[in-house]
Amino acid sequence: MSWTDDRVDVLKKMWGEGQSASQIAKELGGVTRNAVIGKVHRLGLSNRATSGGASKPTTPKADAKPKAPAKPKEPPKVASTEIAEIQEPRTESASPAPQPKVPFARRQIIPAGQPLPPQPSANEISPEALRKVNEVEKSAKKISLMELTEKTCKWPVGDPATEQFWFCGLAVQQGKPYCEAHVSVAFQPMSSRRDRRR
DNA sequence: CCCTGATTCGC
DNA sequence: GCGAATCAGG
Repeated sequence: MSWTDDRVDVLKKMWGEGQSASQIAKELGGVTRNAVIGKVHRLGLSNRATSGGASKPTTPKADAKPKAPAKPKEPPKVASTEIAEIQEPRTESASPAPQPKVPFARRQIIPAGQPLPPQPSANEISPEALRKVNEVEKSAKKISLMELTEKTCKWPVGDPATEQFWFCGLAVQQGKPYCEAHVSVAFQPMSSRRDRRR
């Protein structure tokens, strides 16, 4: 299949929405995720807010692999314009407000009567994630302990001393013991941004 | 082993 | 331009 205009449109749209290459490929049909990624690159729309997948800070390996001869690369072009990325205010400890180098004004004066800006609490779970969990727990499979497998979310719900106790049981995220929603509340402390220069 | 995107390179 | 093969990482 070829990259017709509307197929490219779909690609652009989905990629912009943060869909993975494989999802896009699946949607389009007739192409592999490699094809999608290749096209994405050719179109020049590369970086975006990625969640799941890859990231390669490219560790230059000294050892040459016989199979993959490294091709001498040209000086990296300077990506001058960073695309402003919208980001959820996760649990990132906010860096202190930049202190102006004014010798005397030691503290910032906050105008009286003005509502204070929301202070990100260090141990807060994003409302997004919580909302997701609530949704999930309604549609959870509610499996029992014995039904747990390596592919079922092991997030417990309810009081084990009660009959109203079950495990989420949805499909786990790779490697993790929980489904996506529960992973996002279980593992909060994560640096959210990784440099993606190659 | 599942997945992610990035890169290379023959076509 | 295309995308499979490969790479590198979560």
